[in-house]
Amino acid sequence: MVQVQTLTYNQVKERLAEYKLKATQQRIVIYDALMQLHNHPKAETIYDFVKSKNPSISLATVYKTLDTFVVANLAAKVMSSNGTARYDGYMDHHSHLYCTKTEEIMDFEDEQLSKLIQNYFKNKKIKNFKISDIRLQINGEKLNTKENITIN
Amino acid sequence: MVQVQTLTYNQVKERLAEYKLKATQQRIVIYDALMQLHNHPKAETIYDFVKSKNPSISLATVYKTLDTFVVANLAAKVMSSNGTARYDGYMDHHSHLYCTKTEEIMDFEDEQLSKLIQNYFKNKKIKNFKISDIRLQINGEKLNTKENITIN
DNA sequence: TACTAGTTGATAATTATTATTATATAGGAA
DNA sequence: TTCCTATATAATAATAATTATCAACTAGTA
Repeated sequence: MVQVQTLTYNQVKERLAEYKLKATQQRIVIYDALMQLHNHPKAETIYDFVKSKNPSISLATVYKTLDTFVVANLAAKVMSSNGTARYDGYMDHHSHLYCTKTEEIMDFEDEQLSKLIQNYFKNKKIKNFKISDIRLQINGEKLNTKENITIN
Repeated sequence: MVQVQTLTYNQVKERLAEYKLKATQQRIVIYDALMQLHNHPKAETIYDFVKSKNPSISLATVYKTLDTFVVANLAAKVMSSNGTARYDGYMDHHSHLYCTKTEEIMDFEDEQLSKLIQNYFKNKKIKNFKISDIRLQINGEKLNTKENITIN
């Protein structure tokens, strides 16, 4: 199960400062949105979400801010198969389940499996390539689209 | 190492017939391009490539044909992190190395690792989700961008 | 409190992809 | 072989997602 901690205004500010980012109202609101929406929202979804808190925010700002977060490693960008970018503020190493029926992207993490794979690549050397990150993309279909998925 | 067989005109025709697809000049030329370009080309790259053989072909036809191939399982669509679709005519199960520096996508297959992962998911049941396909996305950077990558 | 580099809002521009539609063609029937 | 019809294609318009531009604003600092 994924635990998402909610940060206070000041905690977000500190977090941004750590990454040498000015703590603008927009960034705080967007970061907060990322913490609250754990369904891998696309830029426009975040835009709609933050407008309630900052009605004058611009969609371009949302894009730019998300990009800034990705560069600073505060968020990750996941490409969905239809070509739109989805964002993820949950930065612990994890993989994704992708449902081709509903287009949902769900987090999947499994310590044991990660270890297994990491171990594997300790022996299997790839020359001239420095691995930064290994992710599983598990494609499939929800059987009942109304129901949730439960793991093990 | 990835082995790509080159098919004759008639072999491609047969292949298309198998999938109930009319063997049009355009489809044959595009399928051939996919067999020849194993660097996961995007639609426009394929378009440029096939124009020498069929100068009047339209970019829209390339897109439509690639989509047809994907539906028919003659090709796969891979999303690159910048949001453009890349196509792959090599359909054996395999994963990808993605170089964030050069944007190259390289095939990676490893029987042993696949077995490992498949096995893992035999025990680890995911309820309400039917896995169709598990892929690794191995991100990293080429150390020397001019040199190739060699595995093991 | 005032300055300045960096950020934002509004919107134009760009890029990748899909839709539209008149014309052309592959494959089967006669 | 020739004809017929369902499909496919070319050309191009339309759309969707994202990025660029730039004048106005603001956070952090002096």
